Amino acid sequence: MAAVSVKPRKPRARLKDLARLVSVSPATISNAYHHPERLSATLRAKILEHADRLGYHPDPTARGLRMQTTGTLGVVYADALSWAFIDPPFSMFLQGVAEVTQDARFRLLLAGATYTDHEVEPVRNVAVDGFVFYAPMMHDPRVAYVGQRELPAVLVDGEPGSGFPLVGIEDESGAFALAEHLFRLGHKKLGIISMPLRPGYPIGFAEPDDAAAAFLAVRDRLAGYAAAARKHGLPWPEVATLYVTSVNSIEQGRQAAHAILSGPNPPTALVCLSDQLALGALAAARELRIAVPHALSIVGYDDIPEAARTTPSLTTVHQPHVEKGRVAAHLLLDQLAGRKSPSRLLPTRLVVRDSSAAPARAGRRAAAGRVTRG
Amino acid sequence: MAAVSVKPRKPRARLKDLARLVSVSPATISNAYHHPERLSATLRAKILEHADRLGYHPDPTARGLRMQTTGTLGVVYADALSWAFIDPPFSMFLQGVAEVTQDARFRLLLAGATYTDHEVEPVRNVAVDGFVFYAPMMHDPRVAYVGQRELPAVLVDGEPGSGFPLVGIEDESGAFALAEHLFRLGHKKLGIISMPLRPGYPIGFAEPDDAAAAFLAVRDRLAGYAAAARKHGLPWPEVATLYVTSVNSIEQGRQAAHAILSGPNPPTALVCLSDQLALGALAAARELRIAVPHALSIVGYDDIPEAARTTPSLTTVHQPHVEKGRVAAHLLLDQLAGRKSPSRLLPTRLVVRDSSAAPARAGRRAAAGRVTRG
DNA sequence: TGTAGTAGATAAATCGTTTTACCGCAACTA
DNA sequence: TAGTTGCGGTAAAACGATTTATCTACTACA
Repeated sequence: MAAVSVKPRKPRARLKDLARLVSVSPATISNAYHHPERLSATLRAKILEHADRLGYHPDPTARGLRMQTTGTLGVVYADALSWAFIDPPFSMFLQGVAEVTQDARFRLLLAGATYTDHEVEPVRNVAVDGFVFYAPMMHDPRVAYVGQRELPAVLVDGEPGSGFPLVGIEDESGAFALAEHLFRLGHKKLGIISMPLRPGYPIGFAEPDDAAAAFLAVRDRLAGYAAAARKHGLPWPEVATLYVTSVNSIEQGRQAAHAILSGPNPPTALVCLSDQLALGALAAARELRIAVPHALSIVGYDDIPEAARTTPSLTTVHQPHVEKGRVAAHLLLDQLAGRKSPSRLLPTRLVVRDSSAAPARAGRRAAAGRVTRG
Repeated sequence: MAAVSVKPRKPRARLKDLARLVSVSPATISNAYHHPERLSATLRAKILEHADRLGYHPDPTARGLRMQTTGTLGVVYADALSWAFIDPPFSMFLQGVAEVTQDARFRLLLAGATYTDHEVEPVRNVAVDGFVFYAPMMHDPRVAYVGQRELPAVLVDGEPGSGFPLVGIEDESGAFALAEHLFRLGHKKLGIISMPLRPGYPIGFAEPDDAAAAFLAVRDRLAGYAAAARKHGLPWPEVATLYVTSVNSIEQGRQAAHAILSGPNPPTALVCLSDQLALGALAAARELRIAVPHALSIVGYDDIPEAARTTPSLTTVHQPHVEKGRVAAHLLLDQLAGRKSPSRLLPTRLVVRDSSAAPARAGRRAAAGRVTRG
């Protein structure tokens, strides 16, 4: 229910009014729009002409009630909607969803989370034919609610167990490959910059324990880094310093990098759980006049387009964001059509660019001095 | 109507079923949800408990029909929706809209254009309480349709005359300031890279005639550049070479820049109608090993965040994208509440950064050689 | 005891369509 | 001429909620 009171609209022409005007039954009006073959061409023309004069257009809500379909798909973002549009991976995901839904003539309804509020609010009383949940947390009450309403849904980067099909990526192996790349270069101390482990998680340093994460992507990535450390015989809690941000933004990445780099015994590499955070870390390094990658390696995750354009370009893990959106939309449309399609797991791929290198030998970092940018 | 056939859903619990189960009337069930004070606490608890057991949840469409409101606002993008999410200014605009709508408890429905199809399709049969049109073209049939349905609406960067309030920016004066900046630096020949003047406009060189543009932003910007040329006594058609792209993307900007720079008598400055196009032009210059800004100035429009981060940073015109979204949402909510608010015009501001400089003297350009990035 | 007042619950109308039967009528077949 | 099509059109029943007006007990007070 909207908080702003809605003014009653002045009465508009209704199907009944048009029927009276043309002296036919309501059924005939409806047929003129949806079953042209059921009435003579002349009568149909007459009806449409009068409709135009009257400014009549069928009411979508009434139609939706009668037809039991809205032609709209809901996409539920894991955080407040106002953050969604500065989250490049989500934008690319939406692009994929939009490609498919516009071909299928479905509209898109966007809902965000309001964790401070009653939790199911974003998905309650919303007229859609199905939902796509983007990065829902574990045991998300909104997923449960949609399950009760018996609407079809798809979970993207969510956990199994809800009964809904999943679209995921090989997050853990991607993270593993990335961390292994760093360990092979000789890094022994990593600063990890992560988005929140759970909604409302406090900003600041935390234990690098993947089990604490309620978001699958965060958990898998942390687990992948830790697994790589284990493989190289490095004790994870000593190797890693974890700093948790409140939102996936460049600014938050910048602040986190400052916090980590200004601490005692700073790491030789910053591992960011997203490219956005990594862009912020790059900015911080520039401000601190730390040369990347020579004095400090910075790696991201997601391979957003800007990762290839920035200077230095970002070493990161590629994932097929747009394709993920396409697949999610297809899985949902399949359910609407009565076909139950299986979950899909999409591949990730390590992309080595210019922001990672072997660590400087001890003592050299202070001397490195000059900044990267020309 | 959706192109994919929708499978009839299995019958779910309805309000009537719940009423029968608890042995009360439908009215009482409704009151339990929306007017708790109208029934005893014990009965209400009993009802909610049974509802939970039954998995009952009120149907949003039926509620919408009876209440004559959907709690949803539609945002109409000027192009296909799949382009919308790689359009940074639109994302920022949506961010502003989302901020306001989530506070007011409204949901957001996104619709795109399909110019190849029946034109009003995106706004027909869609259940919303009002529309925001983002950059509608002149005489947009979808705006007219919404006018006929007598739904409230707001036009962003659109033309007056529809009867709907407008949200605009001082586009022409912003463009004027930008072009004047270049003329003062001594540039006498500009390459203009523009998004389409009209939907479906062919890619390639065209006359730099602002009157040909069906999109207000394009027209105003072209007019602003031309006005600055006039002020400096320069004959506009000779000063400017216009290249029109098909969509506002980096790749299109890159191709356009290649086309212009590889022609005879290339300009000393590229004026791009958006930062996205300018980022593409920067990439093209890098590929052609033309130093920016020493051998070639490149300027954009919009001041997207990346414009400040790229190397060299972009000279551009700032506009308050997020605020634009907030204002548009407020104007629409005002109409829903029965208040008619006046149109708003937001300011623009020239931002001079590192991508513009005085043109190289004749002959020097070929010798300039080295690329900007370190 | 009679009357007024109140809390709790309900019957029925309504929101604006679409669809399922069914009906009348003209034209065609046998 | 009787029977059969087929066309063009309609009456009435959904779809699933909310609201208005009304009705019934029951309490309180004089």
